Amino acid sequence: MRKKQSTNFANEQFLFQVCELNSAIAMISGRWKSQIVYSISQGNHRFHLLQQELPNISEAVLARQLKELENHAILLKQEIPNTVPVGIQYVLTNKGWDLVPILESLCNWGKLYSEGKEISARIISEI
Amino acid sequence: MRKKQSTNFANEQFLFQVCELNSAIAMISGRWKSQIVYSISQGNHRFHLLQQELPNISEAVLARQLKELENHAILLKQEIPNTVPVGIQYVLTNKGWDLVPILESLCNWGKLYSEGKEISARIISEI
DNA sequence: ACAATAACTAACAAAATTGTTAGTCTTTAA
DNA sequence: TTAAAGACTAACAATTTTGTTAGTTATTGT
Repeated sequence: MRKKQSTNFANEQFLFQVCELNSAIAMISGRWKSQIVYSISQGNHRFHLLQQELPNISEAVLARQLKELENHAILLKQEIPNTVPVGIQYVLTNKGWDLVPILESLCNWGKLYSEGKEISARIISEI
Repeated sequence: MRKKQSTNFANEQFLFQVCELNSAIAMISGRWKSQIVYSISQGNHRFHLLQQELPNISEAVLARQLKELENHAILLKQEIPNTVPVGIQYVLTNKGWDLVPILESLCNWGKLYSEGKEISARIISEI
């Protein structure tokens, strides 16, 4: 449970109010989260399909991350009509879909420099 | 200190190997990190200027986040020539600069939906 | 001589996140 | 009737991250 009187919480709130960038990053920065979003965008809508894609995740952890993504309206849970027992699927909202190209650009950024693109900086002499 | 034999560590490594997306997010997802990068990109190159921008951060925490960003080659530390005592400045590398527009798009994504853009999802009936 | 500024570091404590274990419920297949 | 699949939940433990406290070093202003 989050302690609302902690410095940690207060600092998080401060950053959220400085810029939406910070809340955006908070929404996607949990372990497994962005990979779950990407995997759903690729068509893995069912709980057990996500488990197959992420073989090291436990059911409890997957359920928790899905719920947090749902709380942030990045995805939602739907019952699949006319299924017995009722099937559940996870689909991205428009908010979730809008995130996908941003995740792709982050991925490309990471790839570029892990593949050895040269890293340097200008020397700035003036204060 | 990181425990290399933990499940937590193993899962992180697994995700890093699945896609660079996950390592990219790990690099920017610490508290204060993306705000520090943005603030440096706006010209706040000095330790004390960053402290002014982030009045709730402690010196120890700022130093730690800067060191982690430096370890990921997003920024680097430079001595300012001909200063007594020697001045230190933090500058973004090209890798860091490439991140800035991505952070901006994350920021816009967050803003759009916090300002009330409608959130919805298609109903997918087929498995 | 003394305090102040700039830029840190190490050790520790508090809090948050992640992972584990042991359950639940419903339905279908053997 | 018993087991298995699918989709969970709650409580707890392990680990990691964040924040706190108390230092350091070098130089300048008073």
